[in-house]
Amino acid sequence: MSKTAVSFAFNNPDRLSSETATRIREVADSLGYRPHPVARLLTQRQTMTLGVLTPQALAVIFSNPFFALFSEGVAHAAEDLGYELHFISPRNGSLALAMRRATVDGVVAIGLSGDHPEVEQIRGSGLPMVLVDSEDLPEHSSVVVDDEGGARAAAEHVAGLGHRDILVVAVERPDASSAREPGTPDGVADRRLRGYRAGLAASDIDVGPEWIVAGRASIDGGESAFQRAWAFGLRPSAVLAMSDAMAIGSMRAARQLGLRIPDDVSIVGFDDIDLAALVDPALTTVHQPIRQKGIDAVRLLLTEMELRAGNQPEHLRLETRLIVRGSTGPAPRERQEVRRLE
Amino acid sequence: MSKTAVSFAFNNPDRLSSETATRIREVADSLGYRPHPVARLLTQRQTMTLGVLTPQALAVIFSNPFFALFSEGVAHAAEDLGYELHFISPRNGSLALAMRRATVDGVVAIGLSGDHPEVEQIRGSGLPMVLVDSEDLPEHSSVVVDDEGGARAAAEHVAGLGHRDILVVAVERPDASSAREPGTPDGVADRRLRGYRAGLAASDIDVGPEWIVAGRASIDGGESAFQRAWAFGLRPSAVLAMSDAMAIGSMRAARQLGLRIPDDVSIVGFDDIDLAALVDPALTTVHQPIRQKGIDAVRLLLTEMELRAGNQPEHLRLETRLIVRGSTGPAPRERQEVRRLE
DNA sequence: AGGTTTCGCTAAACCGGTTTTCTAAACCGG
DNA sequence: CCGGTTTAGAAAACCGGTTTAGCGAAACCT
Repeated sequence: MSKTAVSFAFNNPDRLSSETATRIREVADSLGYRPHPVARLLTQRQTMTLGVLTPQALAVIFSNPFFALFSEGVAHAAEDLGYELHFISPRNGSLALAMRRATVDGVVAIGLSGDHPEVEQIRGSGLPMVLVDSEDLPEHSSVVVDDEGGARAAAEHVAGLGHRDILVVAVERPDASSAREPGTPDGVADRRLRGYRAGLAASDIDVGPEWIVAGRASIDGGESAFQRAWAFGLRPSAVLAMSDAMAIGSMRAARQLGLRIPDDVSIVGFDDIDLAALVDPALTTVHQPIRQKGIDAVRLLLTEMELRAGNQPEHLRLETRLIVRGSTGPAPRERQEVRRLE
Repeated sequence: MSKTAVSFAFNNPDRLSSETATRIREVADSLGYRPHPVARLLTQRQTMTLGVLTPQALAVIFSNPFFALFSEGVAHAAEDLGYELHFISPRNGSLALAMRRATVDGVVAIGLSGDHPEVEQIRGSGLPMVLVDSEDLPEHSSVVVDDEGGARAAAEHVAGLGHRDILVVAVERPDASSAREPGTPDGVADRRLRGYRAGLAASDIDVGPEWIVAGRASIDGGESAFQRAWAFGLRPSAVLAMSDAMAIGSMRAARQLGLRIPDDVSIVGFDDIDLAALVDPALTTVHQPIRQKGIDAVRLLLTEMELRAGNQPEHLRLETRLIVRGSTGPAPRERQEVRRLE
């Protein structure tokens, strides 16, 4: 049998007598033969695989509930369309290298900011790409959420409750040189900080630099951030945390110091991951449609892949909203008194 | 320039004058050219990618903290060794088809039981493969945990606290025909149930079939399972749940019925995901080294890939252990009285 | 100066399939 | 019985690289 016949038997059985086709497949089965998947990709010119580009190592990604939820959205949309998923993380520290090697038809890049050291190389790869949580590459479509608006709502909420001494727990910028460090993409922290500032400024509250502490975007990171602030002598009555994990860590730290929540300290998170509603007291937080971001990103990516030439990139901005739960309450009375006397 | 020269410029610059090599790369850059990743795979005969075979859809996988933690382990080990990750889930409902098409060097199969309808085809694919949570394909290496022992310890714990009316909240078998259904792999539920039975039998407690309720392995699944049992008229003083998520769901359902935990109802989970320590009261549960399973699976897979011929498969069994936290306590007094009177 | 290395690059084979083109035999109606 | 059409399968081109073998020119050696 010629290899043509074998190929037909697998992909185009109509071009063979049904008898020969079955015979070929039987022989193939008994020999344990399968068409080499890579070779067929070469001619088919598409892999039916989408890449998820993450600036951090996969081991970090998967331990982050935020990414899990985002991936769920991406997976949902991709699977519906028959695409598989391939995760692209820095290879030997280089994202651009990993991307060059990636056998995918398109890429969803999460948190790829314009000041990433390799952004130019990534840009030049020619692969269809959609950015999530960044709009820094305007030639590519993007999906962002209203970080600033959400943060402002959070800040206005605590200001409205009478809080004046407000600690901002920020996610630290992942050090670009050590890709293994966790953290939230760069621009996000900036936008949220701007939102906090705007929301507090409306009540004439200014956030001094010592009232901003940063840490890894994890429960432990939030815990130690709060502890550092306390040790520094700060006595916040409210905490604005840039991630739910950090908010929960701050809650834990506050409890260990004997503070009650929300009686002594109010705490607001960001993201609204599943966990936020499960802790006690349930966390007041800014909801963002994480899963939906993944779905929309894939949708935009497929548009970009289809109309390869001269298509207008689309820039999507999804809403955030404050969800008030049990972790925030009025500022303690005596503190308001103290302030008044000062 | 010949394409040979271009190839050398990228992979083997020493064979070109350094001047030509840089020139070629510059031109390539300016033209936005990158070597076709698929074509190079074809000659290199390895993809440097490992597959993670999951019997359920990816959208389901990523919403499951258990899988997230397992993937974290796999990713950690794979990345250290320079491998990337490709998730293989049923394609058009067929796992075997997805696997035939997968461009990977080896596969970690999670929860692939011997009675999976396509197991024979998967078996015949010839790809190096390691099984996790199943030992049904003895020719492949495997990693399992002592489910039965852990379940027995959990059962002995509640029996020792004086509980007699014990509800088992089981993970339902995912329907093989509809791969989109969530749930825990088949064999696992059986093993855990055996363990529960053994542990309770030691205290002469028999679990009747009406005391076993099944549901999806999620918080919602656990919640509705407990509600169903209650509506059926069962009044358990303790719950043995086969997953932490279901345990937490049962906690929620019990609370809504006005029951206190652990005063009125004790609850035990399984897995010891992060969340288990964070809920209030903290969940008593059976710890299993989920992350380690992923790491070990990759390690075994690489051995299997290296010594392709005539190697002995290795079968690893990791320990489980009961972690007693706040969700379990002594059986309510009055109920013990009632029993004594009967 | 003549022969041997080394250097810098290219031609050709190969990876393992798919797809297009082609050929030989079977089939068909008149 | 004959020319034209189907049909079954094979041959060849192609996908886009890598790798081996080869070749001419320059450099090296005695």
